[in-house]
Amino acid sequence: MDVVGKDGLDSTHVLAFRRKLTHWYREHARELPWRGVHDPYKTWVSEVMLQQTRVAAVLEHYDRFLKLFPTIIALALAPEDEVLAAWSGLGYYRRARMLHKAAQFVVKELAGKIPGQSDELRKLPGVGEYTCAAIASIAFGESIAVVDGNVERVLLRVTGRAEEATAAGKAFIRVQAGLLVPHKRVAHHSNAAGDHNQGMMELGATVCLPRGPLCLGCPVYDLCATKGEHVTAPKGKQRSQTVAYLLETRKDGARTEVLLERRGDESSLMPGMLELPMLPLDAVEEREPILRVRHSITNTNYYVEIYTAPGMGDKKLRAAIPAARETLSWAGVGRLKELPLTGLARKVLMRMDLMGVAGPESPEMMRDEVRKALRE
DNA sequence: GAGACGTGGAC
DNA sequence: TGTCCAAGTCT
Repeated sequence: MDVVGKDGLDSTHVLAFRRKLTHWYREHARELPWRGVHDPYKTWVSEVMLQQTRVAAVLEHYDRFLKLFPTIIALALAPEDEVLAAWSGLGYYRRARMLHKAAQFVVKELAGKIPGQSDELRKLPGVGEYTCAAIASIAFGESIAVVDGNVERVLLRVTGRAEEATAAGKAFIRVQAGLLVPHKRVAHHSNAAGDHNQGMMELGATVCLPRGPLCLGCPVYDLCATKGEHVTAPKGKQRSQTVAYLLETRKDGARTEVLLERRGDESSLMPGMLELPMLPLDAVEEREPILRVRHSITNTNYYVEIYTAPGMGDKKLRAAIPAARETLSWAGVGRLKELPLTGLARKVLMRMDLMGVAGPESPEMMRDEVRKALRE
C-alpha cells in the first residue's frame, strides 16, 4: 500500500484506513464512563465537558454532574448556580450556562426530546460544528465526520499537508474526514460512524500525540505520509503575574465560616462566581503567605499567594478589604462544594483542608443546601 | 478572523 | 515565577 499523497486520500486508502482504524479501536479503546451509553443527554453532557478539556478533568465531574442532573428535565429545572457549582473546576463556565439554556429550550420547545439530526443540534446554544457532529454520530448513528484537534492532527500527518489556519486548509481537513467516515449503519446494534469518529479521536489522543507520536503502535502507519511529527505553528508567549488573596475564617458556634467575594455579573471572566477576596500587592509587602499555588489562565501563569486574616492591631491588611463591601459574604465550610466557586478558590480551599467536610447525603439534600446558601 | 474564555498536568 | 496544550464555541 502506497502512502497517502499531498492531494489527500484516494478510495483505496479510505477503505484500508477505515478497516485498520476500526479494528484498532475495538482493541484499544479506553473504558470511559460515557462510552457504551445510549442516552443522547449523557453523550451531550460528555461532549460539552470534553471541549478543550482533558479526559482526567472530565472524569472528576461527569458522574457527579449526572447524579445531580440525571435527565435533561432535571437540568432544565435546576437553578443556574447549582449547575455552575457542579461545573466548578472544569473551566469555561460559559459552557455550563449554555448547556443549561439549551436544556431549557429542549424541554420547553421540543417536549424534552433532543434533536436527532446534526443540523438541528447545531442550533442549540453551545453546540458548534464539532459537537453537533459528535452527538449526531455517537448517539444517533448519523454518518457525519467530526473534526476536532485530534482529527485535524491525524489527517495532517497522514496526508503530509502543512498546517495552515486558512479556510482552504480547514476545508481540506473537513473533506478528508468526510471521505473516511462510514456511510451508514451496517447493523442494528452497531454504530459505524460513531465508532469511527471516536476511533479517530482516540488515535490522536493516545497514539498520534502532538509531541512524540507513538508511531510504532499506529494502525495506519503504512498509509501515513509523514510517519512522525508535523510542523506546528509557533504559539503566543506566556506571561506571569503575582496575585494575592485573603483567607479569613471565623467561628460561629460549632460552625466554621470563610469569607468569600462574589464576582460582578458584568465581569467577562467567571461572572457571578465566588472567590476569595483579592488583596492589593502593596498591602502584603514583606509578609509571608501561608500558601503559594500556581494557577494558569490561558496565556497567564498566576503565582498566587494566600494570606491569612490580619491579627489584632494590623491595620494595613484589614484596611485592604473594606468589611462593608457588599459583594462579601460568609459561607459555612460544610457547604463550600455546593457553591459556584472559581477553580482557584476551590483549589485553595481544598489545599487548606476546608472542603473535606462531609457534604449532604443525597442530591435532594444538596439542592436544599444550595438554595439555603444562595438565599443568604 | 482573531481574541476571549479556565484549568491542571507534563516536561 | 517556563511553556505547551485538551474531544471548541461565540463574538
